[in-house]
Amino acid sequence: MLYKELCEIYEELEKNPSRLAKTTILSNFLKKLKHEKNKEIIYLIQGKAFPDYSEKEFGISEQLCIKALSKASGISSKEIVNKWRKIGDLGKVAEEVMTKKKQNTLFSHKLTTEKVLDNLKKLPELIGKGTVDKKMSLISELLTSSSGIEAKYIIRILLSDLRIGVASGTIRDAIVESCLEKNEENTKAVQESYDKANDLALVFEKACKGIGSLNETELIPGHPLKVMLALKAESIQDGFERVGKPAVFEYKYDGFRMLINKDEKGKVKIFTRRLDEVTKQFPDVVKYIEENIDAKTFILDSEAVGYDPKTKRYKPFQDISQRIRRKYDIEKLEKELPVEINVFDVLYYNGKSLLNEPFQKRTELLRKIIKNKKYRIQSSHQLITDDEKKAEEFYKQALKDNQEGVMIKNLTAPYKPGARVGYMLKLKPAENEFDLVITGAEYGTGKRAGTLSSFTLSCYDKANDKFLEIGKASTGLKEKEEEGLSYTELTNLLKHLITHETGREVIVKPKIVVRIIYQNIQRSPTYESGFALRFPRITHLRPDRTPKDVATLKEVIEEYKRMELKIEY
DNA sequence: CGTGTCTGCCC
DNA sequence: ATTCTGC
DNA sequence: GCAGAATGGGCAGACACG
Repeated sequence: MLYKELCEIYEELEKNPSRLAKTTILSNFLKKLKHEKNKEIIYLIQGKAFPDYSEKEFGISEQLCIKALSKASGISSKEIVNKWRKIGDLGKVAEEVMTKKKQNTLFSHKLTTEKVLDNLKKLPELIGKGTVDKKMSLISELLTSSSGIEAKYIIRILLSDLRIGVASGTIRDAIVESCLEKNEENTKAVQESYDKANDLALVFEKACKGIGSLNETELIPGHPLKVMLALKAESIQDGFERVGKPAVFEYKYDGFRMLINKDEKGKVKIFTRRLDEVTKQFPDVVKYIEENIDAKTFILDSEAVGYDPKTKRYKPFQDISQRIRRKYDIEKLEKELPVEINVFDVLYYNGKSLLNEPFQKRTELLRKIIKNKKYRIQSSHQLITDDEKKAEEFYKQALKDNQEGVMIKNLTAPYKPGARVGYMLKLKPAENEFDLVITGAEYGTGKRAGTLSSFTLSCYDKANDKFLEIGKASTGLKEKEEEGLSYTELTNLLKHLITHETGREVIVKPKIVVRIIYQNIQRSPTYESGFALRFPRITHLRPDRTPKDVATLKEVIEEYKRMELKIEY
């Protein structure tokens, strides 16, 4: 297939905001793709070159794309970045500069999707010295044989950011529309096949053959599975209202997700939320599993949480994050930063999928098959109740134990891989807040192109009469001006305060004060104040406050200490 | 061989 | 992670 | 209510470069 044909589909999809329209466009394309041998083209619709379960990486992102574009077009990197600031999309920058370039050279238009896939697939294979140069040549080869539009999407795929408003949900609907009759049963069949396979090319092939083939897709222990995600609850009461009574309450641990598998051969495999395998990083966990769970095959969902080996106090996420991508000194880390596995679900057990079993059954089974060993592996702390007071107490205890809050679950719900569902809620305590002054900003990309979109925040160091950076915030502002403090409004306020511009970043005079809410304060190696905020959000302007009225460094430090000690006021 | 930059992925 | 928005 | 997009801190590892 000519790459040009695919790009025309991308353009159509980008132009049409309606999901129904997108589905129709895509399904028409898929009808053509049915006759193509290479179904991998569907990965290109996802903005990738590999199925979801693949751990392959391009190793290319913004900076190398800028470099590649500069090389292919003959325009300086600085100029490319300037255009990027204005246009907010490196893909569109590529379109512009390559179109200009093309006007000056003769070129024949024969780039195929196969060639694009081919070069993309070579990127993850390159390792060692000279890698970057080799990658540059592979990209340049594609860019120089591209039209403007083709260049645009080559770059966007390299950035894994297609911006055509299409993700797996829309592709799922398009697969149904192109291969089967459009109804709930078929949509469910495609979704469930995808949940188990994590490979849309494979699902598409099966869908072409019919619903029977889709339903044959098996859940296989040892193959990664997407995890189910939670929505937010506002309170215990809200939780009860939404999941019903009685409800299941469990600790929400401040660690990271682990999908633990034991396959047919008895081999334990551990996957993260994004389907990366981390078995090698956690030999301790493998041991705990082998010693404390007696079953032939299974898939468990769990949270690994770190603790201090001496004091046995739970540690914040930041500390154990060292272990996740570790390749060296694993044994040392195993001793210094042990993890406790808190298992909260079982999705497969001794040859059978439990995805459609009610949660009550799964959690009961779970408690039978795990030998609880504190500081190693255990089923997660749980309370099943219809009593709001008891639930409140449980929640408070979770916070006292240094955890983030609680999960609230419905007893009858199935397990939906990859979905964010209303029968599994998370509840965290009210947010902390600071007033901070904006001392810098960055121009946005995509739908935020042309406006400032990320804002550098500073506190005030009274002793030295200086403003010190403590992080950046972006989310919380409105897209539309009528709705409240918007990106446009804040940009207009900051525009005449700009003192320097480099690339997409600007420095502004400390003038505008905003209210920030955040979950936690952490020590920061990045920011000059030495601290950073975890999950910061902007809520509103504080026009009544002058820059020197913002949170002081001293207050930040006090707050940090207070949080560490969990003092309640 | 040490350092800085970049990427990808945890939250 | 959080948040906002279009459908 | 779902799906999608745009953004936060910080970690390890890989590579380039001096």
